[in-house]
Amino acid sequence: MPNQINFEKIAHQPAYRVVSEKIRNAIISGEIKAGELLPTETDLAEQFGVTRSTIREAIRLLEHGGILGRADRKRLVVTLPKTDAVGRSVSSALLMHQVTYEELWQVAMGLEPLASKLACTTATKKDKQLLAANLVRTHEVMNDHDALLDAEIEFHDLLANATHNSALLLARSPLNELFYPVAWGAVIRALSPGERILVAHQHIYGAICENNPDKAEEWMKKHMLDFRRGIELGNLGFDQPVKA
Amino acid sequence: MPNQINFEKIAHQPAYRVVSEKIRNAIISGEIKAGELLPTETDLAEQFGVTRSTIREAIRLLEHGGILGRADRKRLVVTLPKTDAVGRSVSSALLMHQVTYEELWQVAMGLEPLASKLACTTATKKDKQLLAANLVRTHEVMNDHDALLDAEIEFHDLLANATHNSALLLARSPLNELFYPVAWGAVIRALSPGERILVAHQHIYGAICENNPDKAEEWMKKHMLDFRRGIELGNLGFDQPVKA
DNA sequence: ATTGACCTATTGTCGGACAATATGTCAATT
DNA sequence: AATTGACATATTGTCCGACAATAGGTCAAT
Repeated sequence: MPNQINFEKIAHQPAYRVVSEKIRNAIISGEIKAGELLPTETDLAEQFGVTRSTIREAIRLLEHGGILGRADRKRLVVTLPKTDAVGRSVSSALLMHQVTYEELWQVAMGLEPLASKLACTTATKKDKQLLAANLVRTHEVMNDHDALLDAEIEFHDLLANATHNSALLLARSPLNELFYPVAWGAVIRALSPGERILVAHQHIYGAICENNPDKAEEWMKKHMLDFRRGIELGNLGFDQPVKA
Repeated sequence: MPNQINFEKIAHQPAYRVVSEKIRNAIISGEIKAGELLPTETDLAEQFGVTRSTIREAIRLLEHGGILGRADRKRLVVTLPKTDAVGRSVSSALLMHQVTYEELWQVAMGLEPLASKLACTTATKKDKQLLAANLVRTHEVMNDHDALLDAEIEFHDLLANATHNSALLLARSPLNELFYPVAWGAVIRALSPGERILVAHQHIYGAICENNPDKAEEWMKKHMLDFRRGIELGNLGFDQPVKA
């Protein structure tokens, strides 16, 4: 049947979503600034002309994105979302899509050397101090698999933070959520590559202190290639879905 | 006052969060598979031994992450989260952090050439067809700013999809949410670079069809550099926060 | 094969209720 | 002065019960 008139389907958003959007807009437009308290649920309910239950559902919607947090465990407060606030959503999504080690590694190869390079010009003294402290700790726990993994994750996190690029931090969240904790964890348990990890980190740190972006980038690439070889040597199934 | 005994603060998660976690676990562990219907709210309330209101709040928490969707506008269904499901959270976070054009561009330089390269070996016939169709459309709307922007966004999206790498798709979401729609949109309105865009896209598409990863990567880098120059030429403030 | 009438299940929204807990105030104690 | 205790208040977390709107199914009528 050609030549029919087509009406666009009407939207009708439920009230809790409308309210949620309104609050979200008020927040990102700066009308309510980060750190300020949100009105109480009863107040909001009055202002919007809906019940408290509806308000609460709207709030839950935002809470998950990290732009609302709890000040003192009671009142809600507007917060600058930490980069790992979207973490849960991201990891759920990736796990359900059966992301493979290889896919995560590809992203890591795209972002981590970049982070290294950028950090050379953006790292503050404080950033460098934190990295230095991390190196010391890494050296100390070299043979404790769990602690070593923690230190490894922290190093890459500190490095990314040193770029002071929030877009990069967000893009990196799949790495923080799955690549390091799960994939790299498997390598560490299989191969105990503490020595190689520390050497790579030291060179990267050194390059940052010397303000040598190319060197920082190169050593991070080597570091990532090490990981890949680890997966292969350990026979861990580079093309297998990451689980847990 | 030294030497005090320090107890760790007790956790006490509210019920709606506990429920939300339980459902989430059931989903990512595969106990409930994507596409299946969730029990009705009343059923869930009975099973968990809480009220419907609590169940609803728990559901809202998950709904935002995209792992729950509406089948037919009534019943809830477990869904494979699309990569843009986290989009709202991501863009809120970036806007609140006052992300700059430059920061977004840096991420784009890290990910888009990578996507081009990868797509060469992973793109299916279907992917290539879609890209080809996009090129035709781009040619047609070359002088319509809005339509051109849409086509540009679609091209990069199709390209990323052609990698079939879900981690990359997620990492790219800041680009989809802000870099292209806002930043690139400004360039297009200022400079009308339709011709340059089309040429770059054509070369990238050609490289993919020839299965030439290096060429694909190089042309995407050129494409991104073009964008940077566009921002500078248009005097749009490369280091300014992206707004709206 | 479409339309219409009807019933049912389920969600969206409402309103009110109460317990637990932070917060604030003020007096009493040391 | 600083801590403690008693008390009132505000706010959240959770419960209960209710009802309108609507998507889905069934079945008869056209």
